[in-house]
Amino acid sequence: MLDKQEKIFKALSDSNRIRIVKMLQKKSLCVCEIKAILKLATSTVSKHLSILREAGLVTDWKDGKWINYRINPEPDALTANALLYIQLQIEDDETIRKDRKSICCVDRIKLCCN
Amino acid sequence: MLDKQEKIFKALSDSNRIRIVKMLQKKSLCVCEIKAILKLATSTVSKHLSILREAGLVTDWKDGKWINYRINPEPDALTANALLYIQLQIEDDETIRKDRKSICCVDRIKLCCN
DNA sequence: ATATCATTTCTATATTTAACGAAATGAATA
DNA sequence: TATTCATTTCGTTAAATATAGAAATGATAT
Repeated sequence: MLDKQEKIFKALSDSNRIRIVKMLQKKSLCVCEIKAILKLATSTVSKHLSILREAGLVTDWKDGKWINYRINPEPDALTANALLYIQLQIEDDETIRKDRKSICCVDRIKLCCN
Repeated sequence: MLDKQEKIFKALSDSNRIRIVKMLQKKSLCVCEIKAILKLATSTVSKHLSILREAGLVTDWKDGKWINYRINPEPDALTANALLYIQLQIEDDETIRKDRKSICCVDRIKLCCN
């Protein structure tokens, strides 16, 4: 239980991962969309997402060519409370606001010319 | 704001520091008492406490020979919510329960024979 | 004033972490 | 079946972190 909580905090102790969670709380996204917003290498974003998945905060599902990431729809109690905390906090942050504008405009079809 | 939240999560992303916060939410403690419970070197405990202090989660005050650490009595909104979260979570964890029994028995005068 | 002693700071070390590019994977499609 | 292409895994590197012991600090008490 303490381990689980530690894992959740570790997952959230990186600003890029906080940004990902805040974005996913607005809209499901694929790796290439997150990559475009965070301006990180694909492999780095993939790694961040796997850390969030391991902590139980997000899940993924296949959508044609893409893998969509979303907030875990069936979190355990500990995880649910962490997600709620994140959802209520840092609402009036500049970076978070910008990210939210960005997710409206991202177009995975244009983005993914790997 | 995002930075501040990241700092708080980083501070809480170590199980020893979670244990310290959970203990301080029950009782103010000095370094040597925390050291005895966590079984870490004095300098390590001091370092953990400075990370928690930097994040705004705890404060300290002088009490004779000792420096007592306590939960920050005047946290900002972000910190207050993090502290509330911690207070409500992991209540039925074995380690946390043991720590709570330990803080009843620690005697700083017996402990501090550096 | 000096000695005592809890705590902090410094130095060092081993582990973990974030990041990237390249190679591997695996599923959809041509 | 072969190709395409988003994503993951691997290998590497640089930076951050947890830990401890030794030295420094600073306040209390003798």
